[in-house]
Amino acid sequence: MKKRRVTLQAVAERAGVNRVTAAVALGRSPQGGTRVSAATRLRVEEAAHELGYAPNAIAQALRGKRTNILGYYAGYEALDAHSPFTAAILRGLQHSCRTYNQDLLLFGSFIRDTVDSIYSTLTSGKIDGLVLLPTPRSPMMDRLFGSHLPVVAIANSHPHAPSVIVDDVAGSTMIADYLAQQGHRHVLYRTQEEARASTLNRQSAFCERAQALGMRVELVYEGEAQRAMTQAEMDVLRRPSHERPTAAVCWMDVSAYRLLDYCESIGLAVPDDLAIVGYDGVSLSIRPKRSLTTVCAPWADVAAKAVEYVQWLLEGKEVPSQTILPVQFSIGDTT
Amino acid sequence: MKKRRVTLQAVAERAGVNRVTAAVALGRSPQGGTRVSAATRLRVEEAAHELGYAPNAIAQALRGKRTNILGYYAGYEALDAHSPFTAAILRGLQHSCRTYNQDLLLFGSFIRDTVDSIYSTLTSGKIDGLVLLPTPRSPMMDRLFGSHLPVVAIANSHPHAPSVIVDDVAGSTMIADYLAQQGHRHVLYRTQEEARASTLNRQSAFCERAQALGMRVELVYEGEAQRAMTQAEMDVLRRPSHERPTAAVCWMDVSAYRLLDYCESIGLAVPDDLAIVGYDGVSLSIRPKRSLTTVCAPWADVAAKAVEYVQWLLEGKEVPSQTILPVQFSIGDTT
DNA sequence: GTGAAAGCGCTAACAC
DNA sequence: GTGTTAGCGCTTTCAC
Repeated sequence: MKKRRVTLQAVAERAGVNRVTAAVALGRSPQGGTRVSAATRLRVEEAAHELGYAPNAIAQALRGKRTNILGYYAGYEALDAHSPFTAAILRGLQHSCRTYNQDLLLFGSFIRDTVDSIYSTLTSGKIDGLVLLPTPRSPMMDRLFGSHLPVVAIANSHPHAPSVIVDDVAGSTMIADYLAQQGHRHVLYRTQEEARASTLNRQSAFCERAQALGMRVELVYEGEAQRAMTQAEMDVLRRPSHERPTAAVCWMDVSAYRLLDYCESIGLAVPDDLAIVGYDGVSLSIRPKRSLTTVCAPWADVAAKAVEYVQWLLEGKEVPSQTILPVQFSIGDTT
Repeated sequence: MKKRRVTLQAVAERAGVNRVTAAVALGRSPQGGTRVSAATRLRVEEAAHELGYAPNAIAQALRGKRTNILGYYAGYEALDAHSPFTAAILRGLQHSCRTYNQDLLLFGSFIRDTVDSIYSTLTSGKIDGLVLLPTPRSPMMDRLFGSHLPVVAIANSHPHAPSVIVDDVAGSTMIADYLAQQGHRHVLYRTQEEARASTLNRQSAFCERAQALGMRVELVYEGEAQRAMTQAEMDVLRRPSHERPTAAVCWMDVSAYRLLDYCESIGLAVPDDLAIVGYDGVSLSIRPKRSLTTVCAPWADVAAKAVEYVQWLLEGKEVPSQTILPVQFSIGDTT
């Protein structure tokens, strides 16, 4: 059952020629057209076909220094495809990889491993380049950016690597403007405790603009176990109506949808009692109950661009150190 | 900026020893403990650490015939992480890959490529084994199963490869039993035009049981553009109530949710006017409007098992030709 | 305890 | 037009 791999040598023998003649005949190597005679080429091609020859990518890689595999590493977090953000990123990666004829290697979470072993894995040569979702305060990042491996960061800007991000500031500003215009004066901002760069950007840009517009902003942190509301959040939402914020802005859509569920469960009407706004504009295979007012960020494009930049780096081209993709405000029925 | 990779040779030179001594000292090779002296080992380890040495996985692979990369190929369809089915599969693959210390290479759709080129890609040696979602009537499948590459099929049984599937027959039977018991006598079965093995199994098992229980089953095919209902479907659902089926069974959850949306849009009450049942038990990051009555299939486990089997094949162990994982009936608020 | 040689499969460079 | 040589970085085997 277990057949041996068909090697170039085997093809050459069957065609009665030397290995390299076979290699050239099969189209690799510069001289291409001129070197082998039509007759030889035909014989070699036949032999290859009959044997079902496929060149050994590993040997090619060892020789040519390119595996044509790109990696994606999402940091310490699990790479959870159930997250619509991740799904969008994967879509963009795949699409762009196809364009550039690269395969895509997914590094999961190495939660149990040491920085050293992760570093070794990433730089072991299996991949030509890496697209990376930076985690806050990880020593990995800095080591990686000092390595030989071309790395492009997405979603969160990183000082040492070309980064492709979305316009967090513009998005948050749009939200603040919109809410002010709708007459909101008191807003809840729902964010993460251990925030990354982009989360912080969204938050501070929002607060700044909101305050400039004379709105009162209350900050609240999402629970660790993301399913549940924290006590602090619940307390805010259960205040008597005149002390309650009239709108809630969430750092991302999934968080907003959870808030939506909670409001429903305690009988708080959205948007009448509380308007809700998200961030991301994630697309879902199954239509959610409510269509969220949100900022649509082109995550797939971000990922695709990152792949493109990795290619550029591999070709030795210059790459902008920060690329900011525009976002779009989208009004749903939650405001 | 572009540093050269650190090679074993470099480490050896810095430690003042031979390449192989360095290799052995760094823990590879059988003799391990006995061969090198403690002093040498220390020097080598230091050198390796200082240089940031990471062994070249490609060279190791070429030598040892194992890349420690496993592939996933979803056939001609786009590998769409937005689909909850795919998300579950990816989760299982990743989890199991981690257990076995394998990396995961995702092959996207090769929609434009020829069978030959796909085959070459898959068998190029980048991966040690493949987990595959078989497509109906694809010549690829048969070629692959004749190759040197260990392949395990998931979700749809394939005659030439070990397959890990879920119990489509039991699930469909449960649905039929449940509906009969709830008093339904006339049921709509919503399936795909170009169905794969598992879809057909679900369908025929359901029809068989339903008819044995005296229910009338009408078959209807989902539109190609999966967003829209076909005319035939709409006609059925718009009949006067006494001619209309009282329940609809969909080949998968996503399809059921779409039907749910449609019913809502034409004012058909679920479950009062029409009960709806799905299949898969997909989990979503955002809670859908309704909780669907469905059959929960352990897709992540299927994927994980498939990875395990690929490992077995690589070790030369026997693998069962068909493994059927049990499903569970789950009652929601749509029936 | 250490080094030297061979070879995995491939291709660039140089003979003939 | 074709063959030979060399070497990518590693590890197994055998000699010292």
